[in-house]
Amino acid sequence: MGITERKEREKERRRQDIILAAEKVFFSKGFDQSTMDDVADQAELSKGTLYLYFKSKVELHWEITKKGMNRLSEMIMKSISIDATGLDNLTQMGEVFYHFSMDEPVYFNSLMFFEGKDIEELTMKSGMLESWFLESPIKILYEVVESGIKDGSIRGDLPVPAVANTLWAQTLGVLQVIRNKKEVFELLDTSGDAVMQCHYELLLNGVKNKNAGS
Amino acid sequence: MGITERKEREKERRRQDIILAAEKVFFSKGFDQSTMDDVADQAELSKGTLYLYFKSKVELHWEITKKGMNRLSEMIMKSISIDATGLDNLTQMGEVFYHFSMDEPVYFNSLMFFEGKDIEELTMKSGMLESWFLESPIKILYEVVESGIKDGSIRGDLPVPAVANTLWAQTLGVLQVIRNKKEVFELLDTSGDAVMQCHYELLLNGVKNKNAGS
DNA sequence: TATAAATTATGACCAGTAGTCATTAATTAA
DNA sequence: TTAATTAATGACTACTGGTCATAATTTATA
Repeated sequence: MGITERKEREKERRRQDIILAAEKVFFSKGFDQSTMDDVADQAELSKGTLYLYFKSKVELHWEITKKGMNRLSEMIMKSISIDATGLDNLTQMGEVFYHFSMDEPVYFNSLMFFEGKDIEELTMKSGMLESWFLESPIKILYEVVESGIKDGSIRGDLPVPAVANTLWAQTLGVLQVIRNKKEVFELLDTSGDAVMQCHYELLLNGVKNKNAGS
Repeated sequence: MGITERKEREKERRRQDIILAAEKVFFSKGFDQSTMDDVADQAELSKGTLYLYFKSKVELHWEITKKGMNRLSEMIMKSISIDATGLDNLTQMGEVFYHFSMDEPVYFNSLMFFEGKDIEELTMKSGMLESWFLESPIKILYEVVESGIKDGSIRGDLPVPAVANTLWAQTLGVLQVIRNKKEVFELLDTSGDAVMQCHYELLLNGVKNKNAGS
């Protein structure tokens, strides 16, 4: 009796097709400018059908954000090394994140969209809360910070979760400002690159273990 | 011939009345949930009239954000001291900003709304770009950082504008995450307070001049 | 004061869009 | 072959930011 299974597969496949269509649309017009009718056209389905597979436009958006987070996580994993110190890996992560924000602006925008929303609000519209942490690259940060404390390159006097979340939040803030305020930086006698540079200088200087024997 | 002047005054007064009405509505329902009809009702005017005084809903929102920024700037100015070191004043500023985000959530949300938008996009909808820097508390940061470098409490090897914008951006990021991810922090074994604490610890450690004679 | 001109206010209306639901089509079971 | 179940449709609703022809009010002119 493989009919149920086949139907299950077809359903999942259709779901993925819709996500791909949505991605195409969002990438070409941006999330706010894209309508569900656009997505329906692209998917060659009626709008009503979309709502059989997704509760809301936001849930569809969330699916794309998860893909972006996974891609970012992969890029980060590739860039860090088990042999390097935690502090060095932190530097690598920052580098990768910066490039990600530049090279994959739509994924990055998706990510920022959700970081800028109250999780509680969103949870109502789709069951996201549990999956949030699982998808977020922040869990890699936990491990990198922890390993950095172990190998002595990162100061160990602060709790790992607080440090990881702080670094994540600070970096998001900087990338957000760089993205949105490019045009203003000229008036302010600086530039996105300079701010990014400065951010990493302060950050690394802030977390590194000063007593470390090199 | 004081008629023109009187009319001018009345026009400005009406403008202010509308802003106050909008503030009331936004404070009670949040910006996204508030409609221009709500504001019109509250102001006891027709919706069309609102558009004689403001180009768009966003422009009205911007007016309220300016009030919030001014209030924050005042609070900061009160908290810093010409006698204190730049580093100490930085600490004060952070303290005040944190309280502001907690005590005036609607003003804070307004501020975050605009920090999260591309300035260029917004500039089209209302002439905000020039006024942005004038209103933003970031200009106080410039001065505090500069004074800290002069008095030797803050490291002087980085350009002031980059440092000021970095600190601003990092802090915004942290406050934003704390606001939106409160509910998640429990799952992550930390708390908003701990993250805030950690942020300031790292930040101050990052910018302080290590060669300073106490 | 009466009338014309200019200013200010109105609210019905429009356009755009997320989401719904009664109806239809396709698939599976009997 | 027919009934029952499942999937898909698209016309429709509700909502809302913004507009504009019309009306009310105020000021200037004769």
